[in-house]
Amino acid sequence: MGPTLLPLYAQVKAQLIERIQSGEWKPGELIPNEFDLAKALGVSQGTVRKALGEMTAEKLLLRRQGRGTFVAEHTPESMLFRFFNFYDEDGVHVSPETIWVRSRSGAAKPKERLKLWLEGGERVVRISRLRGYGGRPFAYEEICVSEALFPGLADGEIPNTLYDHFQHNYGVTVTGGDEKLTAVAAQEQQAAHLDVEVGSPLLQLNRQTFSLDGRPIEWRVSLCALGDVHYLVRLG
Amino acid sequence: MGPTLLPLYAQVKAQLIERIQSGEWKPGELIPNEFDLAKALGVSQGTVRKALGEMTAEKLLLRRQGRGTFVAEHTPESMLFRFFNFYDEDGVHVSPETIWVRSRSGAAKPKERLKLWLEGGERVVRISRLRGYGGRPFAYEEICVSEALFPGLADGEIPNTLYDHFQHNYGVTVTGGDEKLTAVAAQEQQAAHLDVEVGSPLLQLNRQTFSLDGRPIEWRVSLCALGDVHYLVRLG
DNA sequence: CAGTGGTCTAGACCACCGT
DNA sequence: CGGTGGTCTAGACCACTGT
Repeated sequence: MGPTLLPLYAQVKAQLIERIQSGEWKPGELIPNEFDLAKALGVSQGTVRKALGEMTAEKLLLRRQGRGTFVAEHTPESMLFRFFNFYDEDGVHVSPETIWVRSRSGAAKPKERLKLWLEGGERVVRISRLRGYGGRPFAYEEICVSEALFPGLADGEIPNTLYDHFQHNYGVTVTGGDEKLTAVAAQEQQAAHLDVEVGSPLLQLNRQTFSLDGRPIEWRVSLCALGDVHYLVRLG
Repeated sequence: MGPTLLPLYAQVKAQLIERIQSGEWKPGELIPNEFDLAKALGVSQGTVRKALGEMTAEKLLLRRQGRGTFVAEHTPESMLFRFFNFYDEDGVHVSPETIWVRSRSGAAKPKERLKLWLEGGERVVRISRLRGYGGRPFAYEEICVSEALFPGLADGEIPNTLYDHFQHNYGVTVTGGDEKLTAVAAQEQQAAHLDVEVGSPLLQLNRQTFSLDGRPIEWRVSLCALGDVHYLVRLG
């Protein structure tokens, strides 16, 4: 036997994640209880508990006392809450709607290959859309994903929230990402889309999201005309 | 005996936090090991462990295998890393310097009273400063704190990083906060401070920070001329 | 080497949930 | 009521640190 690289609970966690990633356990499904998992894996209940606890903290699982442990299921609401950090002046979360959306597939450009870790001549799906809030245009977005990961995405209807669609229709779970924020002046085309004057200050978000296995899923640029809305960050 | 409202580990945690807040355990200090704490508090080692684990996750403690458990000590570097989320185009963290700073004390205005939970005629300390990075002005800030919490702050020298100063000289530990981001156009005075043209897009941060006991400490507005720098948010 | 935190076990009891 | 996760205990052993 070679040396044990990871603690036992981490090995257990990796095995459980693998069962989610492979589709053996599907979103929303009830998984076995601590005792049964421990018996099946040949470890103690406390070790399984530590693995389940970490996965719950990472929002891969949902545990409810008296009910059981469930694979986390993405919904439009839960994804907006996690990944759309805009709130109005009263602190109420902003829920955007789609005003229009267009999707096309094409050959990956160098920057897209870099952001999505693509090799050679792979193709990508590009989504452009305008989202609104309170009856006004709010954000113009350009989104890029690998076509190999999401076959047919460009041909079907594009829903208002993508991540729950990715999970349910392609088995791809978004677990996190980086978002880089800058302030920019609206250029002519952007100003027209967002119904603001050229040169108006916009909040630009450059987002890269990652999958369960740590690989990049999506590259997105959003330009936001904020109005009375702000982007909220919890510090600490 | 009345009903037990909190789980035992949460009661232990509250007691340990109280020892930090009262100054019995000072920043950087080694605290007793799990076994001694458990014996002194009349609970098991595992219960103490759970309390210490949560406090470590909240960055109140620092645990090092083979060394012991220490009260987290704020340093300029650690505070910039936690609360100053700017990075350059290569992903390197930005460390700002102070170009100039001015502090005055005065009567609290209505908005300041609201943000800092002040009652009647309490006074506040207001700090205005310009911070730079890479030889250029980067952020113009206006900061407001209660003078009762920080007596003499307006008279002394204001360091580049405030939170470690608050911890070491006033026994006040900043544990977290909210930051609201918007994009705004530079007004005349701001443009002069930041050496940009009037109307340039700026990133505005409205920050409210909180203490160990959950009370507000600081109200701050920052106006940032970003250049090639961005504000980074980790999603997930 | 002694002392610390980190892991792992085995079991007990409590609080909550649905039937 | 039975089944679940949540808490709590008591103990063992491992991995790391400084002397």
